[in-house]
Amino acid sequence: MSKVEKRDEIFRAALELIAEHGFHGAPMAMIAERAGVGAGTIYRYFENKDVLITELYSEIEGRIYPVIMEGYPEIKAFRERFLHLGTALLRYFIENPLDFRYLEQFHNSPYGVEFRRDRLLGEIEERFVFRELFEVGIAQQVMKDVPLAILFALAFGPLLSVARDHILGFVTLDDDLIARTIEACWDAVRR
Amino acid sequence: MSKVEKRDEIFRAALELIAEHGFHGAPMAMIAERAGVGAGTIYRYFENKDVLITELYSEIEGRIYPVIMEGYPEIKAFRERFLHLGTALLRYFIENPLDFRYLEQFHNSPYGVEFRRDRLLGEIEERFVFRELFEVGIAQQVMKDVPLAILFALAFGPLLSVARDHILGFVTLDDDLIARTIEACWDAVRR
Amino acid sequence: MSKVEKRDEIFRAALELIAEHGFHGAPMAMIAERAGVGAGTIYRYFENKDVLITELYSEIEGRIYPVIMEGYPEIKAFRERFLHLGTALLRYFIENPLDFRYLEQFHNSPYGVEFRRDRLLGEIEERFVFRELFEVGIAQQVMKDVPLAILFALAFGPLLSVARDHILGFVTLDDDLIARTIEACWDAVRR
Amino acid sequence: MSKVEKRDEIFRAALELIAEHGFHGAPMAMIAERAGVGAGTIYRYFENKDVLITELYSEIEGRIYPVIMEGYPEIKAFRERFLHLGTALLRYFIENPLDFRYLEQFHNSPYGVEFRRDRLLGEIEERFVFRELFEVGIAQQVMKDVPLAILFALAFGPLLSVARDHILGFVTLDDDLIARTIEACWDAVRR
DNA sequence: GATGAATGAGCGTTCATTCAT
DNA sequence: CATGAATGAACGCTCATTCAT
Repeated sequence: MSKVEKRDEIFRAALELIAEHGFHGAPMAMIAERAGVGAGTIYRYFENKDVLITELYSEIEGRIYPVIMEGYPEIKAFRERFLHLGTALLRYFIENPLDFRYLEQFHNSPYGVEFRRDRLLGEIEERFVFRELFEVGIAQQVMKDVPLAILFALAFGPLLSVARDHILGFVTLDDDLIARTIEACWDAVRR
Repeated sequence: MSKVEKRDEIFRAALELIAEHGFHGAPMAMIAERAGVGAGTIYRYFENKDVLITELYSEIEGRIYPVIMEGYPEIKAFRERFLHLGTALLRYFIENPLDFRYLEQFHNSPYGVEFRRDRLLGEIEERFVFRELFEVGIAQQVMKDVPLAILFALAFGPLLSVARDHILGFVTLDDDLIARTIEACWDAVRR
Repeated sequence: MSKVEKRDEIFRAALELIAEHGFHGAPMAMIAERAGVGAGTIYRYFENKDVLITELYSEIEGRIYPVIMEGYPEIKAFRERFLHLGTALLRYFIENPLDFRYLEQFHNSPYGVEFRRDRLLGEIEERFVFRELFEVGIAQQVMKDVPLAILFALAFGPLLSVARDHILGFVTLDDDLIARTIEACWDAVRR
Repeated sequence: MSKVEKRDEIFRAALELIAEHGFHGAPMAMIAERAGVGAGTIYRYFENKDVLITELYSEIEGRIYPVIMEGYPEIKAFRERFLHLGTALLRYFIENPLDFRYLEQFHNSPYGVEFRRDRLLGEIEERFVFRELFEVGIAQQVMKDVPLAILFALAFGPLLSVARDHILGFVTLDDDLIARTIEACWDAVRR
């Protein structure tokens, strides 16, 4: 196994265990076992558990961006741009339930809040795309003139909720339902 | 201290510690100390930590209901009913940030999922009010005809997001902003 | 077992293990086992291993003082005072080899140096008695006029060496040999 | 880097780390890094850490002998021989504080005792010179008639103490003070 | 009933040593 | 030969839970 592969195995094992059982349910020894490495080996790749958790978060964030951007630049109409991004994100979540669960676990933890605070004004790529779209939307008077944080909440809040419900089996999303959900989000943010 | 008072003190202590520092940051001994009781005493009121956590969740849920129902029965217009409930709920969260943080900690944890699974078909009071409102809304063709879970997500998803952002200081909600946020949620769910 | 007894048992167990096998050879679990308590129990009496080690050091220091001071105040002649203290100290060491070994382990460790640095100008009781004796000795021109640290070295250096040799079995001290050793130390410090 | 050079680099790295931070503060990986070799490489030169530590001890002992013997054979007077050796040794220690600290760390450790036990009857060069000097001294009735171990203690005990105090900064030795200290040691051992 | 001292399983982490490259 | 990544036993320490007082 190459160095990169081993790192990936550790990421995969941590992702699975944490997504399924939370940070509590994912001791380092268990992550190591599932990754097929020794317990000490993890510490050659990550300084400690906190670093592993934080880097895994960044890793997942990094995976999402290219997926939701696929085909995006070609779209010109404002509403379609919004629908594209929302749909792509929701699809990503329901197709990658572990990633989704991990992001949720992370956000709701001491790590998450610290992390958000650090990054708030700095930009991560996803946020930047949405921010730009929303700022243009407000300027063109297509979207409601409320603070960006509110627009984010109106757009992503439902999306996270339905993704969670789908993954937990409380509802089953199909293409049609996804489309109608994102359109409802559009209704929420548009003027 | 009476039996009920002691139980309440334990709840209060657990709420504060868990809301502020997560489940990790709230060992039983610390909860006991803050509640002003012995560590063993907690176990006379709650079988174990899981039970304490779960019952505290129910306790908080129970507090919310009367608050959001205040003045509700008098309202007849559908849209106003929705706005009333949404506004009351959002207000409750930002006025009771510990309760809000606790609910979030709880939902995002192994407890939360188990709990939801257990209760899904059973009804808790809040859910029941909203469910009734939404079912009527769909029947009257005032609200979008999508599964209830989706309507819940469209209505509450943004609400939780903005409450969180407000509590963490990422945005500051005033009466006007609250009203516009709930109206935007209405735009999302209405036909 | 009372609280004090338990604390003493932990001290005793730590003393034995550390004196015999060094800090390395005395894991907390082993100390606990020898003390007849659970591993976690130690932490109710001592914040952590460092604190246990440092407090045990102070404890031993505190035991020595009354022993060497027995009968001391009655002695008036300067030389006899010196011989009394030296003899009493050496006797204490060979009669309490664990204490002696522990002090040596402690002095020769990161703890020891830190501790000495902290205490250098402050006074512990033993040091104070010797310091006073030496200062008077210098003033009365009975002892060599060199820095106190040098006098301490001339007086205690050999004493520690012979105690160590005795305990390790490289030499066997009897009353006569003890007396001649302390007299030799006196020859080193006197004018 | 030649074989001998590499061995020396390992010795140097181990000496620095152990002298400064004790055995605890000198993991093999750190020694390897400071020596500029791979971690596994050390094991081609030393069977294990214990052997490295013990051989480094012998190495340092071996360095001291030629230094203290320089000019020694020309001296005939007994007292001057003692003063020469004592002064040379003390000077060596304060000029080579790492060597000194290492010897102290070593003596005060499980290694040290084992080692001494092994070597007690065998002879190392330094010991042999001193032993011969002391035996002649006793025979000629110039030195006190006590077991050799006691004489060693009287001569070296203070020397180690003052060297330690000097290195730790508790006292500052100059030529004059060194001379007076060794003369005081002479007072201790002479008849 | 209330207490809090005692427990020990389980955690995150380190490091001497090995061995495939 | 030299390497350094991999290992896993062992460490210090925490904390949910029990139980003698």
